[in-house]
Amino acid sequence: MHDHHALLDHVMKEMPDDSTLDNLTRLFKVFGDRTRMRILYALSLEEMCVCAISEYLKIEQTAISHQLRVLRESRLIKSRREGKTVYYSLDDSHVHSIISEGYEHITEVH
Amino acid sequence: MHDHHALLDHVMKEMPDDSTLDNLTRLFKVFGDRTRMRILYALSLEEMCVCAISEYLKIEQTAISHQLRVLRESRLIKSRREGKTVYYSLDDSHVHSIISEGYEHITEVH
DNA sequence: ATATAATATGAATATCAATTCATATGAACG
DNA sequence: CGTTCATATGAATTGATATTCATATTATAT
Repeated sequence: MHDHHALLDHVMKEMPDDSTLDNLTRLFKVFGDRTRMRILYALSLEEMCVCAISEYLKIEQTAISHQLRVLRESRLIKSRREGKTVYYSLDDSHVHSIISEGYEHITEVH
Repeated sequence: MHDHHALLDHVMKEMPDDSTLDNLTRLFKVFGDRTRMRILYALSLEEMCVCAISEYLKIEQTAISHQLRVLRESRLIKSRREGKTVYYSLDDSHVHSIISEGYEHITEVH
């Protein structure tokens, strides 16, 4: 293996700490699932209750509930209860901007 | 289950098509891995060869190579060969902006 | 109090993706 | 041309995570 002293010194100094990188990774992992991405996109258009999401995406209610918990724990969505129904909506402006940046990347012509 | 006609009509009209959503998901999945996130961050600081990345992250060369391929296929990094050595660097300005948006989210106080 | 509707949750299963292992390729050099 | 170094790749294994299944919770209505 050849030498990389100078290079690695610089990188080591500038890299964020492990916990920051892990938090970043955890966040993007949440966007990296087909079901969650669809839920997020739908909620960016309308506040929706669990069974509306389930009906629209044609995915079982319990699978949706599990994913809503993941999204809630990442503080990307929030819920409010109205009687038996629980309504979900986006809880963060970054959802829009993160998705838009991603969208720009995938639609870029090369 | 109660009724959601009007709501779902609107969501259906505005949602991007399946392939767009799948491409978005695929992209964010790439950011959602500890090893790849570290590689991307390091490459955002310096152009690096495979063995420098491997040495720095203390991860076997072959695992790094596999992940570099994933990153290349997502058009997030590019490579150039110089003799036996292959140097990698970022291939897209969106890497910076996507990571920054994520960073803002995780550092936000609630 | 019981029944029903909407949602949530724990555990088991199924699916998918990262790492490892073995080996191949490509380049420089004697 | 054989050896060494840097990197890449296919297949096997391991590890992680999404979905399903069974069931619990919460609220409303009769």
